[in-house]
Amino acid sequence: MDRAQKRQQIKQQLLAMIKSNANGGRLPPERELSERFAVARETLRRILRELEQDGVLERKQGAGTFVSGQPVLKQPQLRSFSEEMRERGLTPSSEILSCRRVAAGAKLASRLKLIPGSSVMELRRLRMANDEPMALETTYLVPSQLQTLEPAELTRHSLYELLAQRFDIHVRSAMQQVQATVLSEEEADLLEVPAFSPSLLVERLTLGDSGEIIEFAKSLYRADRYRFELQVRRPPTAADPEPAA
Amino acid sequence: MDRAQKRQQIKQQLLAMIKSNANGGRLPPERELSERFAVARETLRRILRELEQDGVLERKQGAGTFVSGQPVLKQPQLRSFSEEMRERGLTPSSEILSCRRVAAGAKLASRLKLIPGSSVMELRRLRMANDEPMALETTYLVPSQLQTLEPAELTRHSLYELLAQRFDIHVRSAMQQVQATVLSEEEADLLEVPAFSPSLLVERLTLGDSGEIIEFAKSLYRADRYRFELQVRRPPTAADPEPAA
DNA sequence: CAGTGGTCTAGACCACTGG
DNA sequence: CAGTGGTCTAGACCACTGG
Repeated sequence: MDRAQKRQQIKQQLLAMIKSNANGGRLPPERELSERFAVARETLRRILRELEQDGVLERKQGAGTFVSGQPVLKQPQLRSFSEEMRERGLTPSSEILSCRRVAAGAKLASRLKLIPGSSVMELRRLRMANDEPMALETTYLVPSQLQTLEPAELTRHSLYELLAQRFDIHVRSAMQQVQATVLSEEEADLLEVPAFSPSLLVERLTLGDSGEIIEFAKSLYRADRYRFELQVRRPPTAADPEPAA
Repeated sequence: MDRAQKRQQIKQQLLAMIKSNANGGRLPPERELSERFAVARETLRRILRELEQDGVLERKQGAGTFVSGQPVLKQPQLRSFSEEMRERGLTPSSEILSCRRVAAGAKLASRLKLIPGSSVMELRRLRMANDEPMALETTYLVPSQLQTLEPAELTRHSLYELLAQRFDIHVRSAMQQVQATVLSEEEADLLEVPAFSPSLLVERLTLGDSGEIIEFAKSLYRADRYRFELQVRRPPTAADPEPAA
C-alpha cells in the first residue's frame, strides 16, 4: 500500500468517526489517534488540517478536536459547471448546440488579447442538471491545438477535464463578472422559460498555469433555478494586531 | 525573540528576495535556505507554503521554488456599498427611505435565527453613486442596542462604520447570494428605470466577530450600472488520489 | 494542574525534473 | 544521474484550556 492510499484510508476512518459523532462530537487526542493509525503525530495532523480546511473539523488548542458544528465559510473556487452541479447533488449533462471555428470580432479579440480576425473555437452548449435546462453557455477557446477538438468527446467529458487530460492545458484561475439580464426569445426557448425572463449572465475569462488566456465564456443561467453563492470575509482592520503565522 | 517574530522576520527576508527577483525568479533550495535562516527544513517549508498560498511563490517538485509569474488574485472581500463605490472611483451617497422597528415574519426570523415576531430594525435606503440611483437596499438589523439608532446619523456615516464606532459591533464575514430578478413598478420608479427592468438581487447575511448574526440585507442593483466581479482560483490539483468515486 | 493542540527539530527516504 | 521539492518519523517543548 502506498502512502497516498494509507492517508486516504485514515481520512475515511476519521470521516466515519466524525459521522458517527460518537463522543459528543469530540475526537480522541492526536497522540492517541496517531498511535491507533500507526503514523507519526505530524502525519496525522496533516490529515486533520485538511479536514479542518474542508470545514469538517474544528481544533482548539488546549481543548481538543471537535466535529464542526456549522459548516465553515469555504473560499469561492473556480469550478466547472459539472463540478458545481455535482456539488449541489445534481447530475450534470450537456447538449452540444454547435462547435466550430470562428474569426474573433473586435470585442472578443480584445478580451482574448488576440488580433481581430484570429481563429478561435466556438462551443455552444445547453447545460442541464437532472435533465432540466439550467444554462446556455457559449465558450471561445483560444489554444490553437484545440482546433482538432471533436464535439463528440464533450458529450462524455467535462471541458476542463478534457483540456487537462488530452491537451495538458490546466485551468488555474478566472475573472468572472456576474450581471442580470433578460433572455431573448431564442435563448428563452432553449432554456424552456417564457421570453424575456430574467437571467443571470456570468462572463468568465479563464487563465492557465502561466497566466495565459484559455477561454472566454458567457453563461446564461435560468434565474429561477440558479443563484450564485459567495462567502466573503472582512479584511482584518488596521487596529488588529497582525496574527503571526 | 519569540517564535512568531522569528517567522515573521524570515518571511520578510524571503519577500525581499522575491522582490529583488535576484536569481531569475528562482529561490535557493530549501535545504540551503533552512541552513541560512537557522531553522529546520520543515519549519522553512511552512513559511514557503504560506507564501505559496498567498500566490507569491510557486513550487515544483524536482525543479525548484519560483517567484510567481502571475499577479496575485485578490480575494473577494466583504465591503460596504460606500467602500465599494469609492473603490470604483465613484462618490457614494444615501437617501433614507425609512427606518423603523418591525416584527420579524416567519421567513425573516428563520434567516436571522430569531423567534418569529422578534423586533428588528428595518432600514431602507436608496443608494447612489455620483448622485445617480444605483441600488435599493433593505437591511434588517438584529442587535438590540441598535433600537436607539438615529436615521440622521446614517446620512453622514456608513452603516458598518457606525456599528463599529458607536456600538463596538464589528462585521467579520457574510454569506451572499446573487440572483437575477425583475423590478416591481415601485422599485423601478425609485431606481429611475422602466418597470420590469432586470436587476441583480444580492442577499447578504452578515456575521460578527464571534459568528453572531448582525444583519440580513437585500439589495436590488440596477442591471445596467452594476455588475458583480469575482476572481477565483482553481483548487490546487490534489496530490492525493481521489477516494474511489 | 493534567491534558490538549501548536510548533519545531534532525534526519530519512520518496517522487519528480531536467540535463 | 544529481538535485530538487514532498512526505514521514520520533521526540521535544510551547501555549492554551478547563476543572
